[in-house]
Amino acid sequence: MNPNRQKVLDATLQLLAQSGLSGAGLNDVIALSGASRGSLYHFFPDGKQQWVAEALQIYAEAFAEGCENAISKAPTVSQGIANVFLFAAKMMKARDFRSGCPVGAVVLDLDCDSEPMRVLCLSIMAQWQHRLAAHLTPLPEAKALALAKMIIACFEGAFMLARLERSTAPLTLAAEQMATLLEAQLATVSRSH
Amino acid sequence: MNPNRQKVLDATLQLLAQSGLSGAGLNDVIALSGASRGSLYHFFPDGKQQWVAEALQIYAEAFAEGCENAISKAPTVSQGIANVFLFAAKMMKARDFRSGCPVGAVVLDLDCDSEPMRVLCLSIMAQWQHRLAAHLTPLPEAKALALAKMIIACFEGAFMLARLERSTAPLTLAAEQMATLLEAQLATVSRSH
DNA sequence: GACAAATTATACAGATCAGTCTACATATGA
DNA sequence: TCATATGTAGACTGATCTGTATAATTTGTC
Repeated sequence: MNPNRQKVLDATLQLLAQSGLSGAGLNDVIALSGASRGSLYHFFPDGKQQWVAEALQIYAEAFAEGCENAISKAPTVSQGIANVFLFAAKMMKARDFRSGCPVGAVVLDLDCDSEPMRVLCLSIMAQWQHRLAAHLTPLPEAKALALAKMIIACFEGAFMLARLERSTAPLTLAAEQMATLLEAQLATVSRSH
Repeated sequence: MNPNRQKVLDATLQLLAQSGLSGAGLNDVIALSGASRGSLYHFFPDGKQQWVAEALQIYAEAFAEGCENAISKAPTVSQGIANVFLFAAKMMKARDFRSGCPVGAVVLDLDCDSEPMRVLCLSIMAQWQHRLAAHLTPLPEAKALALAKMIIACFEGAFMLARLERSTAPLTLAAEQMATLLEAQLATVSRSH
């Protein structure tokens, strides 16, 4: 990919994570990426919508892969999911508590008239949910999906609080509690076998 | 309070919940509240910061009271907290899934240079956390605070997902899971007595 | 009614927004 | 060498943003 195009997407992602949809504006992206207006609109003729959407999709895929990596490396599923939270905590600290989840940031900045963006975020979250649920195989599918949704909700909320408090506590606490909850839920199933 | 001042705060709250910090701008507030520019800056000479901050504080207090109400009316604490989630689900549906938590919306829209707003949101969340923890009295204080933080994180995340999905599912699922988790945690304590 | 204070209306300023346009540079390939 | 496609630069437009200034209007008080 053209280096300028890549730089634009990187910059967009960073800006989204730091200050939401309104922070990933034309001028901000230009300033951070170093690309010019002409270059931006050459690669992203549909404007802000387009560069934001592409950046989110890249992040969504990277994050999902990171999760699956963490889960498959851990001895148990619940430990793996706790590790996802702990990994997020480490990232957060490394970036000085300045950046959160870009998808969450966009979701809460959505107004009524940007339906395509809402649909994109919805599909990203749904994909995360399904990929997570696939690792909760001992549970019946409906239960697995419900738990996966809960995990994502908890993750987004904890991420938000961590950035607000400038502390890893919300994420590490959530890691513990989610592991406890998951173990309990998985135990009820294995007991019924 | 002057009726126009009140209308401005109401409008601000609605706009924040619907489309975040960037949605509660000068023109939006004027249009929705019916107040004029002159009126706005008469009552809120410090501008956007001021009307947003005051609106958030009003919401914060109302929400905290609502929670305590729900908890004190329920037979058990965990049921009470589940009821908070379920009440949020009902509100969400009543408003056609168009509005979320105004505090959360502001938090994720924060950029680095608006430190006073961050501090305000931080103090609101901290107050919620302490008032929630006060109802988890069987637990040691540190544990109660940790659980309260987790509950808030989960709540904010579920609220966000519910608005995104236009469904009450994230909130109702979270209600169930949080109740389960709380009962388990409270049980471990009462057992050790 | 007369006067002062509180409130409201609106024109305006300067900054910034997303996005367009045209001119220019650079690479590719015949 | 020339032609064409690809990419870059930055001035420019019009809309919208927050906030100011001033004047008109209402309201309360004597």
